[in-house]
Amino acid sequence: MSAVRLSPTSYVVLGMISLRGPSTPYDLKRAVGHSVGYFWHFPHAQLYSEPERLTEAGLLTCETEAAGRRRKTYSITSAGTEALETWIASPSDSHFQMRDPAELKLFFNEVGTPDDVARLAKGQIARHEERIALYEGMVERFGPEPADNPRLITLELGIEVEYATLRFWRALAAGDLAGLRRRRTAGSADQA
Amino acid sequence: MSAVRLSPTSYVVLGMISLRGPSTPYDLKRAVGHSVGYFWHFPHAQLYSEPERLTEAGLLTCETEAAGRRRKTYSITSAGTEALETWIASPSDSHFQMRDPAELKLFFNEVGTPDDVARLAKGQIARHEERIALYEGMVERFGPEPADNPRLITLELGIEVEYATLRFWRALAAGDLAGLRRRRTAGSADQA
DNA sequence: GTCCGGACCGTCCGACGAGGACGATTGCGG
DNA sequence: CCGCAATCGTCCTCGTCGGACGGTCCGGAC
Repeated sequence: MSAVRLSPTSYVVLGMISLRGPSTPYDLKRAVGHSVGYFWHFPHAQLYSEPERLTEAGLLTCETEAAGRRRKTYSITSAGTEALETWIASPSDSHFQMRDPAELKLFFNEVGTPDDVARLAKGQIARHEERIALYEGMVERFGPEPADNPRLITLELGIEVEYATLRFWRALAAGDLAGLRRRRTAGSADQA
Repeated sequence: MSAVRLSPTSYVVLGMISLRGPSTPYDLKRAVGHSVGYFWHFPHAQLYSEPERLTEAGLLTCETEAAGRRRKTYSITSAGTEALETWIASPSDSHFQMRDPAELKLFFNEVGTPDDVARLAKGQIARHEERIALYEGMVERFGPEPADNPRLITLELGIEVEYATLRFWRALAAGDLAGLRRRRTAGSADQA
């Protein structure tokens, strides 16, 4: 019941249990795997250690099953729900972070050869096309209207970002970054 | 001279020293602060510990200044240059990661109120507009043609992504995600 | 039924990252 | 010559990472 620092990961656990009801770490692992895990990755071991921490903090309760597999089911407490709601309502401390090794390689491209950049771009184009196909597939499976399902809203952000990066790498491969800028300013003119 | 695992951070250090020449950790801190630091953040302490690791691995050499402030200047070795070039040329292990607490909050928005979402969106719009202004300013300062300066290419990616997220939050605030989809498919039609 | 292989599930550990606290150094203004 | 703020470096604690490893369960072969 001591004070602990709650990290974004903590809130993923709290949020998942809040949405799904009582869950075992393995349940969480699967649920995370095909949802929030796409844009906020972390190792599965944390889904075992983090609930423990949260239980100590009084935000979850733990029930151990007697049977063979020592399985623990966690439920959210009212304190946990409150903590989650407070966090959601709080102004964003938002430390937006986009970490892409490919972006780093591009940044240091002076050290390499033009060929390297071309290959990098090609790889990235393929990767992001794949991702887009995956996400679009998910949208279709769950109904095309994003308003239908609040959890799909986040997916729209993912798709939008994937398209942006794809456009960038394509422009880079085509040697036409100026065209990218042009399309950008033209496209956002009706918004600004 | 032992084998160490090289993380992306390691390559940031190697790359920076390779671009700038011999540097002290503090030099790196400043250089990183207004370049690669924008899209790949890490605490300054690592700019002191990481070069040490790399020196042990034989990728850097270290020269300690005798004077008052115990200042260390690191230079890259040929092994270091080689490691860097190999990494740049290697196919991307790319684990693209976009971590945005705001995105998490959005994902769990069912737990909160519609008001929360509206406030979140408003905050994010402001944040990303700020970022865009900052980046556009950098572009203007360094010359508008991205091809001018290879290090500005990466900046273009940052800008493109910022615009994408901005479009998303604006659409969300306007309750018009469908419009976002429409514009997207229309815009990429000429590419696919 | 028992044995075996593969899928399922949980824990551990060693290395690394995060980031704030704190201490030392410098040089500038008084 | 002193004090104070800016500059610079180190440390410490906790969290994260991710892979290795070890149990548990279930279905099929015999």
